[in-house]
Amino acid sequence: MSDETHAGRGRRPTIADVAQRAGVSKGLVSFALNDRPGVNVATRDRILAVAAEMGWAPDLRARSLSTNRSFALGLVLRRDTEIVAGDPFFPAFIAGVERELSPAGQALVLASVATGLLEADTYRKLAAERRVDGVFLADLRAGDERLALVESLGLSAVTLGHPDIESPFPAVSVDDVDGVAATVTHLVGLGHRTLAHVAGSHDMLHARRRSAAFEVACAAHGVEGRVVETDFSARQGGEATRMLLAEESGRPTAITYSNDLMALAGVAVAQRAGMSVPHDLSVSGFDDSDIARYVYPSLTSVATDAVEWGAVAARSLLASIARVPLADTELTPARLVVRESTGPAPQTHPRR
Amino acid sequence: MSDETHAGRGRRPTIADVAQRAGVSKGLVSFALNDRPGVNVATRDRILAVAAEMGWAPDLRARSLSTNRSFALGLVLRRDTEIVAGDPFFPAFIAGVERELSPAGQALVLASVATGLLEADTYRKLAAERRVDGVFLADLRAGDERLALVESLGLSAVTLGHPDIESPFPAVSVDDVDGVAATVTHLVGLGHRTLAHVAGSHDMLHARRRSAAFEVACAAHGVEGRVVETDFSARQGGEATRMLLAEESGRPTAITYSNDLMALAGVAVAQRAGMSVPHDLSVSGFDDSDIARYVYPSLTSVATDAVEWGAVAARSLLASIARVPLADTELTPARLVVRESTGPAPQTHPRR
DNA sequence: CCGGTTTATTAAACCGGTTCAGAAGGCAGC
DNA sequence: GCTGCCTTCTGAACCGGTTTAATAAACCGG
Repeated sequence: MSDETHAGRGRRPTIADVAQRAGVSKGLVSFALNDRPGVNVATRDRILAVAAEMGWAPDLRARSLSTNRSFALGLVLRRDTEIVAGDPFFPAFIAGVERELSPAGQALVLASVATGLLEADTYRKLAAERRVDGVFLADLRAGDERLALVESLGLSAVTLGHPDIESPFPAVSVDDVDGVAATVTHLVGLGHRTLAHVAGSHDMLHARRRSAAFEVACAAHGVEGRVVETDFSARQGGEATRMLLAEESGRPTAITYSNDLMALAGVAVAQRAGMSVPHDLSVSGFDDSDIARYVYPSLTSVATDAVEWGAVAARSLLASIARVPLADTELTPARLVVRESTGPAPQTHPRR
Repeated sequence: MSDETHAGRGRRPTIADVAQRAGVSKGLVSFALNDRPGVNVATRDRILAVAAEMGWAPDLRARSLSTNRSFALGLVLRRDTEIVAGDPFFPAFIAGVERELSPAGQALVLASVATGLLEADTYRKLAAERRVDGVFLADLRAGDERLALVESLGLSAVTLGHPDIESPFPAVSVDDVDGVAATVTHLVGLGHRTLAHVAGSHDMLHARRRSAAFEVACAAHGVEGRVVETDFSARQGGEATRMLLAEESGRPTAITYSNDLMALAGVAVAQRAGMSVPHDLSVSGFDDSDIARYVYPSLTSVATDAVEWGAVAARSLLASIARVPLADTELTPARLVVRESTGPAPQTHPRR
């Protein structure tokens, strides 16, 4: 006689059940729950008590439909799996986002897309289905088309870093120029005169800016500083290092990398070539991931607080969705953390 | 005269607009879209054409409300930020999940919770709000209370690995026993007679099983094999190594770690103590993260295909939600990847 | 004790889909 | 021509909330 589906014994209470039990109308329950003015305090308390007693919580689907909001924020990851996996940034960023979203009753919808072609479709789909109220725009690119796209889709957004074009969205940024400059200053102070920077893909603004900051800092100190572009992967970080160290003349005595993963691969390449870090070659990373502290030699790196970044970005996006006008936010700048992988420049020739 | 909010010019078309334009009723549009039987082929094509022309896509919120499904799956991460960040497993797993979910019109809702106390509440909230149709249960623990909780909440689920208790949910597992056994065999074959395993927290079943497999394998080979428990972090991986290497007698000549992060920290500790890897100490990791290939010495590790795991888990969960009865799935077992960090045992005493 | 304002509450419309009972039309068989 | 059965399509109810217009009750100064 009983139906075959009875998952979770008994139908869940709806707002109508609560209203009936409390002897009021549906509307009043709704008012009480969203504590609107114009509800008698005693009534309100009674309604809330009944709701709590019945274990009722508003169904998000119904709420979404009537309020035309999704109570969810989206993050689209475009990087290749390999690179996302090695990069500690996103997990930390997400943890920070979550810290804000969870108490605000919002959820994070994650979409990861392998090839760049589908990226726009992913945003379109998120918007068409009304799956999210806003999105985080990470890994900004030059003249990023996503800004116009996301705006035309009617989504709110916040950018991680400043776009290089006019943007309708608030930006939350961490200035990494100082960190890069500090690294160069640190290395020059150690006697290095020929530096190199292994950058991430110049399609990405932050990689580009780090490269530019590196070149500016080198020029300011009057030292040579060349840049090699990679895709951010350990593989290419290693290859770039191999290439740099193979130079007959003008071989760098210090290499800065745009992330820790590449820096570690760089250290490995140097060691494999018989060099000692930092004796023959100084190396510095970026992001200051946990592992940087625990390798040998421990890795000099530039630290950014990704968790905080996520939290602030989430707050900004929520405010933006709530139509609170918002200025751009600058977080505490990235700072250099000196460890063992950087040391005095070798005297004459890097190899004994 | 025009209102101040006109984000996305013009109201989006609803199913009623499509119906009117196609000269049919709402219901028929719905039927056509979900290609139900009983719709004239010509009519169906016309409806679809009109819908496409108007750029209409069903509003997920409305769909969710009427079908009582959320079209979203949840993943709750409980680990500390530090550990999640260093671990390549989740990003890869998520990429695999996404590969299946996206074409199926489903989304992934991510929740990360810092302290264990709130974990149950997170599942409860996900269920109470009807935010997701099912969840992935990762990092299973002994007698995991989440199984009963999630079932009582009426959610579907799939477990990553086999629980140690009766489970109402399908399991998708990768057997890592073979990989661990292969590692021990490999090391014993290299002449090692005193091994150690630096395990993750024994609260987690997979850490526990790897430890057990290690002990069984050592016993089978008649060699000594001790286990040290950690929390999976690089810090504790390093500390465990320090402790093991400080032993006066019975110091291991080979250490296997339950993840690559700890293994790297272990290598660093050994090198810092003046030992050479693999000359004085052999080291192996677990997960075969990208970086394992690119460090020096490159890291022997046990590889599991996390992307595939995610994809299969997602498929299973979707099937489970669709009430398709499902057997447990075993993926291709973890396999040992031998690299430079393991070598012949030192002759007499591990140090020179 | 009355008109007017404020406060508390209700009933009903609405959000945008899905679903179901039944109507309309076409066709076969008797 | 009537009955019965498909196939195709419509209209309305429904999912569970929010929101608004209308109403009832209380208050208040004169």
